[in-house]
Amino acid sequence: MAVANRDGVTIRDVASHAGVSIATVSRVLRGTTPVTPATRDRVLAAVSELGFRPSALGRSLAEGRHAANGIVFPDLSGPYYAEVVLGYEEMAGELGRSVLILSTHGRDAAPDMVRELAGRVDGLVVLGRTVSDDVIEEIAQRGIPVVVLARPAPSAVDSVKAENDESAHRLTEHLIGHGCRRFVFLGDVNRSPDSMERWSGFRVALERAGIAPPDEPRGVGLREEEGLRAADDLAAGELPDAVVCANDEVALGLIEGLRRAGVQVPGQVAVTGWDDVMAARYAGLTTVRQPMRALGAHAARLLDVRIRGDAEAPRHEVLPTELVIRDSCGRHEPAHPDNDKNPGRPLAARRLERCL
Amino acid sequence: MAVANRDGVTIRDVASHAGVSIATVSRVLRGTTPVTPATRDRVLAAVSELGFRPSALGRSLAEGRHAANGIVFPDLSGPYYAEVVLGYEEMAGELGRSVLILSTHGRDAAPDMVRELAGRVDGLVVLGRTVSDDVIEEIAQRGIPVVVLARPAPSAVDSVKAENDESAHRLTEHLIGHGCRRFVFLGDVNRSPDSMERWSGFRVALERAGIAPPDEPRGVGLREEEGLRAADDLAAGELPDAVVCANDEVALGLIEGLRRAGVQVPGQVAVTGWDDVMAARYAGLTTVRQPMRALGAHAARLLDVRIRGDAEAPRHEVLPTELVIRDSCGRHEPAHPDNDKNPGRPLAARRLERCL
DNA sequence: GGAAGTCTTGTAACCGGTATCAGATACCGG
DNA sequence: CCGGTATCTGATACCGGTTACAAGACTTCC
Repeated sequence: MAVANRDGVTIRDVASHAGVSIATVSRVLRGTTPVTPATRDRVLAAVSELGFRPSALGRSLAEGRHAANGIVFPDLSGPYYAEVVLGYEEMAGELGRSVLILSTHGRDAAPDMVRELAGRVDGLVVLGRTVSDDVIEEIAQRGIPVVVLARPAPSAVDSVKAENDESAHRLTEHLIGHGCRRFVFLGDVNRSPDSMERWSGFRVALERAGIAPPDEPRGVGLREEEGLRAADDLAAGELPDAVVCANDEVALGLIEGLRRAGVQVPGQVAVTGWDDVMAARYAGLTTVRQPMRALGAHAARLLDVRIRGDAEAPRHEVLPTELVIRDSCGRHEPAHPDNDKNPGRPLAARRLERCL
Repeated sequence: MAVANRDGVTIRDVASHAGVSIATVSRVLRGTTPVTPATRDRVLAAVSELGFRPSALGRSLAEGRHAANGIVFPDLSGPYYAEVVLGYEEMAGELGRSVLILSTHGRDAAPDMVRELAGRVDGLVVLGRTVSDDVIEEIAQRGIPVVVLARPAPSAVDSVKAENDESAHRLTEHLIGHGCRRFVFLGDVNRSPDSMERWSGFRVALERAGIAPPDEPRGVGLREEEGLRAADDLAAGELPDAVVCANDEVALGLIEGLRRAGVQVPGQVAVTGWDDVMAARYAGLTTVRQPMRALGAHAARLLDVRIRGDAEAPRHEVLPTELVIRDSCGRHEPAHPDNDKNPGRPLAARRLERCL
């Protein structure tokens, strides 16, 4: 039991208090080598009496490992990244590792911040568009395992991503099935590898259907404001049949912007998103569901394997996605109840059915 | 420029490579003591040649500090916690500290996980209902600065929270102004101190208005499922005029559940939430906005002050909240445009206006 | 020319653990 | 009663930095 456990209690204090050497204390605490029950008890008594907690620093230094992993994500703070990070933390925790987070916020110093982080962890997950491949390769070459998430793997590092191409096809075909022929793709495809894949999958799907795709994607961002801005442009000209957005945030902003401009969705324009964030359910947004938490968890697992050194060739995992039909694409066919098992198809959905 | 920078390069390697002592290398790198330009150059050359990066571990051990802070949050993964954590990370990053995250997931081992985390950081933020006061006091007594967020401060630790009582009054009065007289409060108030304050503020507001408040809050959780479940109970009996929910997630679930049960919101029942998460905007939910990122940022600042030792008496900050009127409370009065400056009042809102 | 002072730099003692190696002790059979 | 072996434990060299202290080189001034 103990008086107070001020800090500054070291293994040497415990040792002298128990009348043994520091080696013995270490042995008792780690259970590496058998120790006489009597000494063991003396040591344990001293430990609890002094309120001793071994310093993680000293231990890490001696063991040559941090027992911590890092995760790096961009400035964007949307629901997507948060979910990925939480999934990552959960799995890493189960594997006995702490998690250090670093958001680059698009800062110029990002590469240095990542390098610095790399020095504090046993392994690192790098998300999307945060730092260049150079930095990643440099770190990997230092011998620190790296897993990239939602971005192409530079050299010999592992990667995890969600499927984009096939779902782009399914989504596009669904819209074509609704009778849409004139399309716009909204969202800055240079900001994230995912967006780029979605855009190119979308184009190919249109071409395959004999429809000329737009020459270029529109937009300079991937956030709600982007959609809001785009709405005015669209409303000013001739409306397309459908706007495929690079992610849900853009799509939600767009829908709101169109509403303000007096354009009906999906009555006059169909709108779709990507990711299936929570708000998408409540806005009745047709989208592609991404397994965000699972992405994080898989990254944590790959990293664990590599840190333990069991791994050989780089592994690349692609997690499946799921088309989620709601109302914003124009519900001409009866709803498939399986398309939305989650609570909350809701309000918006219902209003649409009744009002349009 | 360097060949490859394999790891394992230590300060001693640099020293011998430059023909100086390790002390000199350290001096050059930290700039603590003047060094002859010639030696300085030799050292710097060796550093870049070998690709030397000082070990964070060695440095921390010698300096006696981690240059890292921790943040502990509950199992809940909702949008609220994510935003707080991101706000915290951003500020901590600016203050030159890394951030370790720990989600307790309601695990039994939580206290030990937190204690362990406390050993890896210079300071710690503890959110809501994660570990008991005992644990927090124990850590604080070890000399590790602790800031609690959205929970009462146990002893001499700093705290940050959002205002709940006054906003509960405003919200309740608003509903009374709509003509509501029979109220239900939904959400498990034992799960979070915030919920408890909201519930008690709500009760007092009703009493003050001469309306008998419900004896007890309803519900056993704080997530969407909770609201969904509650909807059936409510629909089965006599409907109240309004349901005040402890947070947005419960409110959103409830609205969806009521919709499924054929009950109109706000036509038959008014529903309100708390927090103003992103989905609330798109669902037209009347709620109380909490400055989530600011909460995290303030906690980071308080912690920084305390770590630097500049602080004296414990400080307790209460951040203001804002009532956000949307549609779910029954929009009898014309909308105040200022009540919703954010994009996305949207779809749902509009449908309501048109349909009801 | 020598004493006193300033600059640089090296030596070594930390920080708090882990783990190797060898010495001490107890136990065994002959 | 003694050598040999198993067990337990202590001394100590790490891990990779920082920094107090002291020594050496070089001025500067009388």
